[in-house]
Amino acid sequence: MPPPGTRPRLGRPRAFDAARALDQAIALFSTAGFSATSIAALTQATGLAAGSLYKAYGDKEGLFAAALQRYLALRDDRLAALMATAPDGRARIAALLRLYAGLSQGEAGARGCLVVSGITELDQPGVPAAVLRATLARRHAMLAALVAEGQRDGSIATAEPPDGVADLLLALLQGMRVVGKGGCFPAQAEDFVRRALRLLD
Amino acid sequence: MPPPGTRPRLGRPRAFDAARALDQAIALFSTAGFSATSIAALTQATGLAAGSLYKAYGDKEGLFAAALQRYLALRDDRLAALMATAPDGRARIAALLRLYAGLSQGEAGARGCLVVSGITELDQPGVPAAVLRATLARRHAMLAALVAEGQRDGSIATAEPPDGVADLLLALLQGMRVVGKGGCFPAQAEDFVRRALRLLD
DNA sequence: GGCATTAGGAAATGATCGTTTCCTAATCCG
DNA sequence: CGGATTAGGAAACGATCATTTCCTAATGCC
Repeated sequence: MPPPGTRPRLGRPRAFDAARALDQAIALFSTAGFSATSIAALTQATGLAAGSLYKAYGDKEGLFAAALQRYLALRDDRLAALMATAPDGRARIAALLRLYAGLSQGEAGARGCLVVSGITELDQPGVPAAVLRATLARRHAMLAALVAEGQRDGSIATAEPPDGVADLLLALLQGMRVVGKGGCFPAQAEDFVRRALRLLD
Repeated sequence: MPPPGTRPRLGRPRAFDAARALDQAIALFSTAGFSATSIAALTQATGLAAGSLYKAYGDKEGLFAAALQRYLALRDDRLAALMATAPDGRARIAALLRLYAGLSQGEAGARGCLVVSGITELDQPGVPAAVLRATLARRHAMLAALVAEGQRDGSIATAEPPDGVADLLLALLQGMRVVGKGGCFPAQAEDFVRRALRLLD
């Protein structure tokens, strides 16, 4: 496994699009989970032979880890873009809630969240528990920072500690993905977001 | 499969404790999910042979359905007891949140929620999707009824429609189980509940 | 061109999967 | 007691699982 992004000086160059292959893996792992996604299904979805996948990612665990890493990177990019445009702490949290509302509806909602499905299978051998737990902690820290920012800039009125408000927001976000996978997320997402923002008052 | 509760007039009587066996199945299915829980693991945990499990429950899907049914019945019992003691709508929702906070911590938290893990594997063959979706809908209806009750008895101030508030509470409850499985649920559960109740103001 | 090195893939491997078969044990009915 | 019926379980079943083997193809370096 060569370090990603670099091109080995020797040997036949990789012919398949790693990003595209990982996107297929993300879709399969998200909908079915780690254990229920077979190598056969992955070869069919990616068009690659099993040997090629194993050459590139070592084993199923390595492929899942690579897919998760890409999933998190793509999500972080969208989050960063959202944070850059919103004017204050409250608006940033609102934008975040709107993003997750969109992810909890329609096709993306039915696909499900790779982090949620990973956490559900946390103690299964092959699931990178440390990465998943760290992801939850990172999201919590980001939320707490946004709450603190909003309290500083005056857009968030509550005097509750940012950590405590972040606890609520983190649970709410993950729960939105669960409800969304069940097809029960409300159609009026904007109302949902508006009511959720009451937690900041 | 004889109808539950009844005793067939003919044949050798069942020797194993069905409730105890289903409790073991609930524990395994909750921690690992449907697909990652093997019949071999279930035979080891229950002490029953594979043939006995198949005689009693038909197949893996039937065993999961029976475990889920028991899981939901036990949960409904606890919920009913909670509802009976709380004086008004707000207190009932607070008690519900406290129950889920307890389920999201320690041993129960690490075990995880059978409904959440089932929804995560919703489109997997063998997972009773209809029951799981109906469970989510039933929980939502119960929450909306509690909100409406609180608005009527004056314990809930918000003028938002009960359905909309129930959307938030449902997502929050499911999310608590996800965060709890990840080991990230806050230690001060009472603070969490108090802050969540702000959604009702 | 020849060598080292890596990618890609068809096919085979042993293990484990869910399920069935087949036999014995225990009960009710007559 | 004898026959019908159901429970319990050991062992075997084909299918599928993740993984490896082995061969060919394509590159950089000499």
